[in-house]
Amino acid sequence: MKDKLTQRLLAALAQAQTDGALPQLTPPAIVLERPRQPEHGELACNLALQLAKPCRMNPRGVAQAILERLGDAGGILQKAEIAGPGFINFHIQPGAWLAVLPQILQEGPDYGRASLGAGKKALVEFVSANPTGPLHVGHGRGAALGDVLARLLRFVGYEVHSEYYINDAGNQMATLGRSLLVRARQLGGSGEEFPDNHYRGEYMRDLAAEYLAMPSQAAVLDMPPDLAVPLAAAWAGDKILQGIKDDLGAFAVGIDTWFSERSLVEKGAVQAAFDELRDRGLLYESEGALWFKATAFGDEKDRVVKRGNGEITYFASDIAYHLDKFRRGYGMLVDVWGADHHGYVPRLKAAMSGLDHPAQDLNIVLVQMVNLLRGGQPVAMSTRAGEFVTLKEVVDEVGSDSARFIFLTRRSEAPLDFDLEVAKQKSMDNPVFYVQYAHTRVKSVLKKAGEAGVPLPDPASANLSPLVLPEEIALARLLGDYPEMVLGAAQNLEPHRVTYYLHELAGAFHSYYNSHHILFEDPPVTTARLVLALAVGAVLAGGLTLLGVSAPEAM
RNA sequence: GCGCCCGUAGCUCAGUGGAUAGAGCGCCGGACUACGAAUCCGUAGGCCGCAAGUUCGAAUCUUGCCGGGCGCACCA
Repeated sequence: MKDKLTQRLLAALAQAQTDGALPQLTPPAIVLERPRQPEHGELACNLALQLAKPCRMNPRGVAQAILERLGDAGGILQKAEIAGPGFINFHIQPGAWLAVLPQILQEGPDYGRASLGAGKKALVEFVSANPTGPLHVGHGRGAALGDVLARLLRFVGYEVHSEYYINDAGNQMATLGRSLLVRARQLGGSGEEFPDNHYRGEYMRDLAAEYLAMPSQAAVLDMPPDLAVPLAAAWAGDKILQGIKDDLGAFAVGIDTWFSERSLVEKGAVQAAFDELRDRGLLYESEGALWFKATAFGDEKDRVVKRGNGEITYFASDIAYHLDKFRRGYGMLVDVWGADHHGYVPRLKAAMSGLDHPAQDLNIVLVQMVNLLRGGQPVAMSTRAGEFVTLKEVVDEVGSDSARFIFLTRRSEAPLDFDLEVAKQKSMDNPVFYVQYAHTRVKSVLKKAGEAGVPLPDPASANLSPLVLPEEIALARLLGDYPEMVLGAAQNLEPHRVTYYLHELAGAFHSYYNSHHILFEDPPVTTARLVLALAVGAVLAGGLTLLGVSAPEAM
């Protein structure tokens, strides 16, 4: 609808210029908005306000010149009027909104698909937690966000892959190995203290017990630390990573590539990145360390890439890693990070800029913490003691659908309250059930229609003119908004727009359903309303699919 | 001290420079003898943290304050 009207407006504007009623100017982007006040029509345009100044005319005069040449815009306009300071308000023929219904039913799951990405390759990296312990709820939020971002970008035309970066090269792996060995020796009765700053979670005891149970591995305990620690670390890391893969799988999160930091180091990628930076004069030595000139690209201080003791920093391998992503042909990178890493953003962008990859090609989405509640009361979690609620526990308790949807009900930068009791409820309090219930209602109507022998309409030829109620036109308008909403969510990397939209659509349908009957009306009315209900069901299903949430037939 | 994020109804939060700022929860009061009441309808509730500025127009952009969170490593 907006597209149609935009075309007509541009044509009318051009005509006005040819006629000499308006000066020759390149027109601004046409912005059509939904006014809040019904008396202001269904769409409004500020074109005349924008043109008034460059044309040196008063806005209402500009509007008049355009309107005179717009006519009824090919039959879609009921009336158009100039209002306020110079808004043009459009009253659309109610029936014109209904044209989207057969389109939705014809396109089905593809309704809303776009070609914004034009096949450009995009890589979405998320979670990327160290394989030193199971994923917790915070990781779950990042996982839901990253997974849906990947789905959204794919839907609007990018070639998308998802990736998990495994931090398996740093000294935290050695810490993991030592943690396992100490726990194993304790089980053997060594009576030693558990060292500070090691992984003291309960899962380490379980791992240690499993480790000891394997005779071939138990021999490692007698080896000197230099040999034992890497072996123990590798074993524990693999074990924990497998658990992470299982947990993400149960959470309907698909990861295309598991990318090992160690592999990057081993193939010399970090050295290669150093060489490139050095060639550009962006590295220098000072105080025994090697520094990157981050200040040359907007960071507030220069950053160490190789320490005085010869070890590379995490930052160094991250430069190599992101360079590798670009080298693999991805023109758009999306990283999902915990918000506590936000101070790290400028330096990575600086490094990429220094290597000729514009900062805007590296999109970093920051995700805030999750406050876990049960019945309104905070659930105690202590990372220090290694006691946290895992993603698996949450998914097991409330289900993947509920957890995913609720994780996406807030902007990622805003902290999220996640109440386990609410997430389990089957009521209005729980937005995912509210939306899924709307979908099952559509399915239920169809089932009933089948039982009652009511024929299903052919969307292509059905007569929709019986749809005259304001609620019906409003539903059609809302359905027509879906493609634009999806595009906006993808462009701005904001999946929460989808959850909000679905909640609104579900609400509009629930309300309609409660006050009007779809079946058992005059046959032409029933036919038309079935088309509307089918379209609502299709869009609800499409939106839920984008979120990786099921659209059940019955609940 | 410096930087980033946030400040919108009692609570949790939407709101890509537009007209009289929205939703859910909570409170109170209503609606099933036809498609699922896991729903719906109604009432009440606001100096959009404060103050300047930008312009036809600001919750939105700029600056300065106030308040909260998080960062400020040769950790990851």
